[in-house]
Amino acid sequence: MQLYNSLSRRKEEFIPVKEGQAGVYVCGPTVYGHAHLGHAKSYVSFDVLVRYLRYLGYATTYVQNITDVGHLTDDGDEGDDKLAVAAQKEKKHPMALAEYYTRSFFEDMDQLNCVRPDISPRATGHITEQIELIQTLIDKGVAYEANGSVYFEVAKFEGYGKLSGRNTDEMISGTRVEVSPDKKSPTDFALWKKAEANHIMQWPSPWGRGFPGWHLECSVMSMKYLGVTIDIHGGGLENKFPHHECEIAQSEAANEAPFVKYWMHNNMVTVDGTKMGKSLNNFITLKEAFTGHHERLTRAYDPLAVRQLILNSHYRSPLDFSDAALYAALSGYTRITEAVQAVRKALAAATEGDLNPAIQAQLTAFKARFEEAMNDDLNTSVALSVLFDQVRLTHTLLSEGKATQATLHAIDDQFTLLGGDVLGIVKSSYNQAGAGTDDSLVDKLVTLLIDQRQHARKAKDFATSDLIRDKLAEAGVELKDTPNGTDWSLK
RNA sequence: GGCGGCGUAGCCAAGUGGUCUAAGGCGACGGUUUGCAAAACCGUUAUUCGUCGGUUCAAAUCCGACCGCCGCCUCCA
Repeated sequence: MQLYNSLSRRKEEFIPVKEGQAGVYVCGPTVYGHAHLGHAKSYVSFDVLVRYLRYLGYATTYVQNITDVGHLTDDGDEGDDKLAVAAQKEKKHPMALAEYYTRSFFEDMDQLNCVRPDISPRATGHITEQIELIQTLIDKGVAYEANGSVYFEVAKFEGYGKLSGRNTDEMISGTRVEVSPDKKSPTDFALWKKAEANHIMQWPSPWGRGFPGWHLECSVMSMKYLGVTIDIHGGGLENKFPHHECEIAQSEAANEAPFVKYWMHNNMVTVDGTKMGKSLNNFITLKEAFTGHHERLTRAYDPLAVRQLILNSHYRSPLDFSDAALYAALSGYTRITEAVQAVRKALAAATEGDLNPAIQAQLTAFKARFEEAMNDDLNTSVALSVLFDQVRLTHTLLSEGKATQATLHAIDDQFTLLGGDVLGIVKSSYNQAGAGTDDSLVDKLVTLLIDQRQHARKAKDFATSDLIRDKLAEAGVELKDTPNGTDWSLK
C-alpha cells in the first residue's frame, strides 16, 4: 500500500517497523465542546485507514488520545487552558466537563461507525510519564527550567521545521504574539507550565506545581503504547505546525530515534465555501447534522450519509460541507443501502444452485479495482465508485430473478466486506422496515393500510389507493410497489 | 508579510505526461417498466480541465505569469 508521507512529501510504500504489525497514533480531540464536522472528516479518514490496514492483515494497534489538559487558547504558550476556560463558563469541574464531552465524542464517532481506538489515553492520566520525559529532556540539555516553567530549546534540536518546512529565523520574524520573558528564544515551547494558585488543574513536579504543555502528551502516550518509533501518526493539517513539529523535537531529542515513519495529514473542512469558525455562525456540530437543528441544514442527515460525503472525496483534499452536498451524499448512500437490502431480501427466497461464474468474475474484478484504489493512498472516492458499479450489477441481476443463493451470497459478502468492513457504510443488518422502527404498532397499522390499498387497487379504485399512498407519504411513510408486494419505509 | 494547498460539467468529486473526445455520485431531461407513481434499468448531460503563454511527438497532468479561492503562522480536527 502506498501512503502519502507528509514528511517526505510523496507517496511511499507502507513498510511497518515490525512485519505484519501496524501502530497508528492519531491526535484526538480536545474535549471542551461537542465534535463537529471537522472532527468527522479527520476521524472517519483515519478510521478507514485503520480498517484497511486490518483488511490487509496487519495486526493494527490504534491509539487516539483524549486531550483533557494543557491545550491552551493561545499557542504562544500564554493563553489559558481551553478546558479550564470552558469549565468556568459551564460552571463545572474541568474533569466533569472533559468526561461529558468525551462521552459525547464517542457517541458521535459510534454514530459515524468509526471503530473505537484500542486505547484512548487521557493526558491527565499520564502526568507522571510527562514529567519523566521533561526530566529526560532537561538531563540531555535540550530543555531548561525558568521561573517554574520548563521550555524546550528549539535551537538545540537540528531537525526542527522538517515537517512543516519552516525555518526558525522566519518564525522569529513572523512572531505575532508577545513572547514570554522566560523563554530564551521565541520559538521555544512550553513542556511544563507553572500554575497560578487559582488554576484547578495542577500537579506537583520537580519544578513546582503546574501542568503539562499540550504537545507533550502525544509524545508520551504514543511512546508508551506504540514504542519509540511508530508507524503512522495522523492528524489534521492545522496541527502540522506547531503541534507535530514540537512532538518530533521532544520525542527525537529524548529517544535519539526517529519518532514517526509515516506522517499523515487530512485536509480541512469548510462550510458553504468558507472556513468553519465559531464566530461565523457556520459551525456545525455532528449532533446538529444528525438532527438537522441548524439554520444551514434543511433536514436531519443519517450519520452514514455524512460518512459517505467524507469518503466521496480524498482525505487530503479540502471538503466543503453544504446542505446540497450532504443531500447528494444521502441519496447515494440510500442507493447503496437499498441495493444491499434487496440482495438480502432476495437471498431468503432464492433457489439453490451454483455460483454464477460470470458474476463471480465481475465481483473479483470489482474487488481488484477497489484494492487498487485503496492501495493508492486510500482513494476512497474511486473505491466508492466500485461499490456503485456493484450496485448496478446487483439490480440488473435481481431484475432477472434467476440468481441462485450462492450468487447472492457472494454479492452480499462482498458488499459486507468492502462496503462494510473497509468503508463502514454498509451495515451487517438493517431494521425490517427499511428506514426503521421497532414500534410494532406502527408496523401493524401501516400493514393494515397497505392491505386496504391493495383491495382498492384490485377493484381498480385508484382514487382510493392513491389517496392512501399520498396520506401515508404526508405522514412520512413511503410506499413502493414491487412484483412481490408493497414495501414501505419511513422517510 | 512568511509557508502550504486548491481552481475539472448545474452541484459534489476522481484522474496529475499518451489507454482522457476526462471515473463515480447527485440533479436534470428522454426511454423501458408501472393503473399512475416510487424504485430499478437504458440513454443524454465537459472535444474539455481558472486565464494567458511556454516545454514536449504528446499536457487536465510539467514550467512561468496572472486571476480567484482556501488553510497554517492566533482560536479550530
